[in-house]
Amino acid sequence: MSHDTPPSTGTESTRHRHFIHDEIDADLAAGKHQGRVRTRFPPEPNGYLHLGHAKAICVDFGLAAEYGGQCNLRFDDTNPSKEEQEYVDAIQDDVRWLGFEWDGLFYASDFFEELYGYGEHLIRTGHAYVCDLTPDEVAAYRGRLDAPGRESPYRQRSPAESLDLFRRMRAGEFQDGARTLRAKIDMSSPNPNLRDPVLYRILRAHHHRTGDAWCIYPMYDFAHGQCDALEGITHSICTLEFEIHRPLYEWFLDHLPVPHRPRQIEFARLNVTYTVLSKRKLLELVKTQVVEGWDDPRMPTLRGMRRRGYTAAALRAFCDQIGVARFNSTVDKLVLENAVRDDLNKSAARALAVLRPLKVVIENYPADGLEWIDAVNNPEDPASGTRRLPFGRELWIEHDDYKDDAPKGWFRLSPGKEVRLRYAYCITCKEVRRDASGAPIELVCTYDPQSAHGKTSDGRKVKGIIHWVAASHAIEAPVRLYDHLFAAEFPEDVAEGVDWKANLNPKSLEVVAGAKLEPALRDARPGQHFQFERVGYFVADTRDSRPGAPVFNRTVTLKDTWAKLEKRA
RNA sequence: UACCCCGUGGUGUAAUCGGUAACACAACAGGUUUUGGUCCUGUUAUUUCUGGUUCGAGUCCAGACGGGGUAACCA
Repeated sequence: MSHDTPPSTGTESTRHRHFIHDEIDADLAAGKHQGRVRTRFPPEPNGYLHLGHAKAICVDFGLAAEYGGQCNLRFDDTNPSKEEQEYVDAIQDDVRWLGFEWDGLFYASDFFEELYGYGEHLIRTGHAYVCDLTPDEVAAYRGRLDAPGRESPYRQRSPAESLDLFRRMRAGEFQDGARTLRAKIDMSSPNPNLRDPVLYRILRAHHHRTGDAWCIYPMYDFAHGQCDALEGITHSICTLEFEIHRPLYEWFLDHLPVPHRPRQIEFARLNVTYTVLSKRKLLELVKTQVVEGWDDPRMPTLRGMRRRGYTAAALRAFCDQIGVARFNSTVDKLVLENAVRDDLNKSAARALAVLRPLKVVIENYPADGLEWIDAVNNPEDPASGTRRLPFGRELWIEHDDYKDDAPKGWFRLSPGKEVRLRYAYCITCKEVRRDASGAPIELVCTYDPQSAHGKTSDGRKVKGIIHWVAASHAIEAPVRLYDHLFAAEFPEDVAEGVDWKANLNPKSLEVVAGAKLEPALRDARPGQHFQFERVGYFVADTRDSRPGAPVFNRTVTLKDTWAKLEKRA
């Protein structure tokens, strides 16, 4: 479907300005960067991308597009003990699926040699030293949030000695963790990031790109800003938790012979009700098998949402709607759902599908009768044409469309009441056949032969319209009904000692086995989107569908005014 | 307890050099409709509080209150 792989035009994001535009405008007006804008999206390849990343991607790539600039994809791969090629590949796939193409593809590891050189430079200029303190000692010397730290006894080590030790660290002469390279800044700074932060640690781990070439790796802080400088990034956009790192980011730029001066700007990360957006927690859900994997349709990962039936266009529209600010907020999940509905309403082909079937027999319709009835594929898109639906004496209708006792305002089926079968005739319920427990199992109805094409034989109005499938031609397919992964609006809000997973929604997945679908659905292509009329948006599952045997995932329900009225009563 | 950031309707964001609160979603009321969908119309805020500067403050200043972040050889 075309809306799955739209081009990255950036035009969608131009509708809403935010504070980062102001900052960039000010820089440009001040004559910085020769008027050029270059951003970057810098994921660590240690997990799959989620909705929160989608926001960052839209901001990073969107800003570059709006200013006619460029955006790089850079993998922040400075910790080989956590990072894997599998994630690198998945992240690239996800970014492209979302609809963006990077200008430059980089890895922090591309710059390991330059970064090492920067390390030696700081030593030579007296701004860094090799420290022999153990991790515990480093922590103890750092002090607390409200108390200054103490200087390391190795702080006065001569540049010559530190240089020699740093080279030997690289040569592999010391054990993992035995020494670190530290910046010499200010152990009493109120900002803990400035208390002689570690620049390099000894770590013997196989790196997915550099293999075993290195046994020392730079820390995030020592790598990120310098990579930005080396790539010519003008505006380094990140989330609020890095705000306190900005003084260090700038300190490195001030003390190193970098070729360019980037600027870090932070914005608030995305929070959405009824879900969690943290790689750590998502990983925990996968590991504890609460979900079936990173691409479980209930996961807020890009892969999960894609499999659930969310479109890239919907996600981009969502990111555009939520805005960008520095205030920590939580977006109502309804906004997300509304974004898919809006996109799918325009593009998804309609189909008739009965999830919980109740048999209807039209007693005045010929036993061997069969008609093919025209139905529009999408009223919002005339170009999508029409199809034909088989109609016969025996039909399936939705169990929920019948009630023994019609409540006030109910205009579906009940004894003696008449409804229109969508695209077909009006029927009246004459008799209800029941099982031993009294539950209805079959409705005996009559139809008005003059009621095709919206008319009735005597001009009477029939308000209710229900969907149906001819029993003779119905196909069956498993249909998965997904709901919020968490039952609580704010899943992470738990009392002390309570596991946030206690807020999981036990009914986040219901598999419907006996659904009856119109025959054309047999040929649904994996990944194809549909609107099952009056029910919701569904997608043929890309993993479990087989030729001629689709499996459907519910993306989102349709808005249901009746359900709302019923709930209120 | 220290430092930093933030505080506009139910929710999320707007408001050019301070000029008289806008948009989206939700909710509610109504209209259209062979999907109780879509679409259309209408209703909903003295901008956390208190002072100050000003002809004029959501925008500037001060204080209070509230929320968030930060003490990994993680990113």
